[in-house]
Amino acid sequence: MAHRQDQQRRASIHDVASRAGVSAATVSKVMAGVATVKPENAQRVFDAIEQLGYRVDPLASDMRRAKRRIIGAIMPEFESEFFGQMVTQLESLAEQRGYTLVAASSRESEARETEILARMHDWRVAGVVLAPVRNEHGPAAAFMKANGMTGVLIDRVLSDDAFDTVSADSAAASAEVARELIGKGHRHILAVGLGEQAATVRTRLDGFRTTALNLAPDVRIDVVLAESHVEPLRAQLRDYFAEGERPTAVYSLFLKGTLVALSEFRRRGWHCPNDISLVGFDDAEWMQVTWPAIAAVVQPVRQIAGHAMEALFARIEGEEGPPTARLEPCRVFMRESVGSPGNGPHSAKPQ
Amino acid sequence: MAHRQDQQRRASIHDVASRAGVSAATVSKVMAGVATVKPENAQRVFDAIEQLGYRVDPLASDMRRAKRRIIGAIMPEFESEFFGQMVTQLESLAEQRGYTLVAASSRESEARETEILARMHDWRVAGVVLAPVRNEHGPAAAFMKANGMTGVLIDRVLSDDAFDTVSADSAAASAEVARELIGKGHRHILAVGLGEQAATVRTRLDGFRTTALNLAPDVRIDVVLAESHVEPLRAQLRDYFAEGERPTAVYSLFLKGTLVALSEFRRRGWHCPNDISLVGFDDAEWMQVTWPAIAAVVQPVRQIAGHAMEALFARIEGEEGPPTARLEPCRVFMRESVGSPGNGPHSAKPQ
DNA sequence: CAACTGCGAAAAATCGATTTACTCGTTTCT
DNA sequence: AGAAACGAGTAAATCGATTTTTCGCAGTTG
Repeated sequence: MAHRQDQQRRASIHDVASRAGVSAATVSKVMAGVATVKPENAQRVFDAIEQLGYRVDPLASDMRRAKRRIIGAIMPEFESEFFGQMVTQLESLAEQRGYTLVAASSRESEARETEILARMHDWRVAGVVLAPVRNEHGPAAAFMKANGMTGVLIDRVLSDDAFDTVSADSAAASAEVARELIGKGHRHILAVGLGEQAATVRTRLDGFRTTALNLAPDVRIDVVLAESHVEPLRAQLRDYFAEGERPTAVYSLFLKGTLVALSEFRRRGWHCPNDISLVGFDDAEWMQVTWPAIAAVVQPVRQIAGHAMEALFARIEGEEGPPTARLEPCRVFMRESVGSPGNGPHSAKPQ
Repeated sequence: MAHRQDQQRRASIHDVASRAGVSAATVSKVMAGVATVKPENAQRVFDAIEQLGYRVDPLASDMRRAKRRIIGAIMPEFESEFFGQMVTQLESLAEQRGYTLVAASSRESEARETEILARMHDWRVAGVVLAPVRNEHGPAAAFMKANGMTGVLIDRVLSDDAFDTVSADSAAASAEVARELIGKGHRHILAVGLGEQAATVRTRLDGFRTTALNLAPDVRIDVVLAESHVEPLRAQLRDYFAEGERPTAVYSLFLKGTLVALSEFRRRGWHCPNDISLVGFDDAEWMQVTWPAIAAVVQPVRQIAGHAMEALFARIEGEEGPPTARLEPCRVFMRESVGSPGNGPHSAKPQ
């Protein structure tokens, strides 16, 4: 057997056992911290582990248990700051509990979402954090239900009869945006959004509309909602402005809408906030840096991730009871992109 | 055994075998497409699989092989578009080959990088795609080398004597930026960067400087390089401008530098491109949307991911030979943030 | 008719860790 | 003293799939 040096196999528990002169079972017990091991033997095991650089193989370790120490995370995309931060947080929290996070992007497709879920089910993950493409009533949640999977739904959801949900309190945040805009004197406001994400977009719109109409019954609120993709939304927005509509403020119900709105303003040579005001749901680093700084609703990523994992691990550990629906409060940053209509140049208030 | 209905265990290969009236080995062969199975038996196996909804457990399947069908990916962060796209691509490519991608963020820490790597080694991953925090000479690459791991290094690397590398051709892109700026008449240019990422930042700087000096020997190139973190860079930049320096253009050698530069401009009331021009390495969606649109070097994410995975799988399949060092060409988008010096109305007013 | 060839499939070993069941001594209790 | 309890440890079963080995049987060949 001269081929031992090239492909150095990693030490297994048996290698440790034979070097320490005990059985594999004893090694396992030592590592688990079981008390009924002679200190002398324990020391020899520790020495052997040290010398061989032994580490438990998580794959083999997970073989025997029904729920493996793996958490699956499915996000609609990885490209935005929000989901990037979310994955970072989830990974960190999973790691803290000795779990491995396997993250996958559904790329905004419900079909892919279910495929990924099926693959995670094959892996017998202990639980799944799912940020559905559309809402809690999609095929993915149904799949999880049908297969008795443990999971938590986040972000584009309100509440569910089978799974705990955690999301940002869009309604409250939208109400605050409405208060700000109405307070600044806006009476013609355009809301922009994507229809497919029904749950959240509708909530945001309702929260906004209700509060706005309550404060100023004469306010006019236009809505441009596209089916599912960004480009149609851009086209609709272009048409809307082409018809001569001139709202004094735009409230974008999601991040890409803010980008689309900005680029449409630019195409028409409008400047914020002199020509039109802009607030967007979802914050991004660049928004504080551009001229003008863009006002935005900041979602509490850490809180959402934290409570999602908390709920998930509680279920994994067998907690019973009806599913909970958490709403985490957002913060609204009114930056320079919001001014008063017809006021001309105005100076931003520092945040 | 009345407790069977609540915790429905998934069907194993033995369940399929007994239902089909054959042995587990035969089921395995049928699934592997081995020819030496009687068609009649094969059909019964297929039927049993269908009826039980059987799917192979990838964990158990991987147990026996030395290299598991898992690829590890370690990125410095997930929050930026670049790495977000990278992870999405890598995941997609891994999935295409029947591998599972496990991604983790080193959060710009070399210590964490090595920890994650050790954990991936425990998982006996078939290969690792590592985007090092600093460069190819860090502890993570050393760990991979010492443990005989298979891997590819990407992004902040040039070349390595043990691993294949794939990164953007920073030098060529920087040269093009230099040509553009010199061509527009700039003769006092500030380059901004972070020092720790030595490999790429140095390359970018050298490529830029060499070409600029070649085209215009009288050009003055200042450099503001911070140790490792963004905030010190911001402070240094502030000091630089506070001393009265007024370059006509800034070339940021990495994304966050672009943001820092923009926010410093804003603090001082300078506008692009009238007061100062700006080009950044690394593109982002928002850069096309702001006033002005920010000129940027776009890295070929798909190409980098594609060639990284290609190289990685070649090595996994046993390909020998010296490590390769690939450079993928970038594209430079000269947007509105770049103009000619002294051309526009200097609207600089202290805020 | 015994020995040989091949095919198809089953039995058994393997991967690495954990857990159950069981075996010795030794101590404690009645 | 004899029985029960306990301490320390090991062999073996288990998880689910794969791979190697073995086996039975049918058809050939010498």
